[in-house]
Amino acid sequence: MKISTRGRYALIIMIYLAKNYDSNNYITLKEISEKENISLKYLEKIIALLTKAKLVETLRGASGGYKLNKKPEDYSVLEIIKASEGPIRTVDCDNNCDKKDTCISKKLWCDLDNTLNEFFENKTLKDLL
Amino acid sequence: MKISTRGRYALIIMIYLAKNYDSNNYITLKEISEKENISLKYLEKIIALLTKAKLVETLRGASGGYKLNKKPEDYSVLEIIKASEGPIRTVDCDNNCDKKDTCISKKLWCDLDNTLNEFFENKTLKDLL
DNA sequence: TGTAATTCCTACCATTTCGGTAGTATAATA
DNA sequence: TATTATACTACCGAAATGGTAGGAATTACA
Repeated sequence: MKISTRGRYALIIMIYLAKNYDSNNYITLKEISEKENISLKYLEKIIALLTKAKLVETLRGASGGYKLNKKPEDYSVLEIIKASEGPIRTVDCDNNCDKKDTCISKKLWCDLDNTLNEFFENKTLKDLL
Repeated sequence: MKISTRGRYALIIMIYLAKNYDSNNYITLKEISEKENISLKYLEKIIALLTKAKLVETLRGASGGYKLNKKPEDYSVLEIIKASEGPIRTVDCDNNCDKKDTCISKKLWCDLDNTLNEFFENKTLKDLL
């Protein structure tokens, strides 16, 4: 039951960009890396996930970088977690399980996933600032 | 954000014992292993955690086995999860973090842990039957 | 009293995930 | 065209996951 550094750092990146939302500038990873004291190379890999999920806008080359493409209040924490860590599925038992129909704890895990989804859905990037 | 098989199987074991609570008999792991189709050896390792946490009573030797030591309604799912997976701490950032005082997402993770603890606390073994 | 049944304990092991690092290619700008 | 930045790909050590294996200790029962 851990949020990995991928999710944590992804959120740190997004919060950083959110803080700079008003300036409308592209922010470099180098800056974030230095300010937050996290390896640049590792951040590159994490933000690639956010880019792929189209959560950030990027510009390559000199004076390039990253910025949000919508307002901080329009990002739910859920979409950031999902982009970086994948969908929330707290157990791995799939539909191939031979007792999926009689499984007594299935409802529990289902409820758990729903609770978590709701928890993250109801929080926006702006709420965190 | 996964519940490992340790937690899942621990719950399966406890549910199985709860079903047999009224008989007051010791149940062998062999029986559980066969009925639930999980390796005996692996179950041994998992139930050792439950034994250590004093969640079950054991008897060694022939016609030995395991049984609950209190009523199913007196077990919260939380104590079973804790015994098998350890305490719920969704992030690993500890108090040594150099920016623990200014960390903007600290509250989020704290809230998350509380939400999870509450979720599992409010469910008893009996509720699952 | 011997034997079968059962838990308890320790060691091992293959695979995957985690948390990165490194190098190079590509693009944009000044 | 030199510089600055992202994009992509490959690699890597350490830890966790999900087991397996073997034997020792303990108990019930015939």
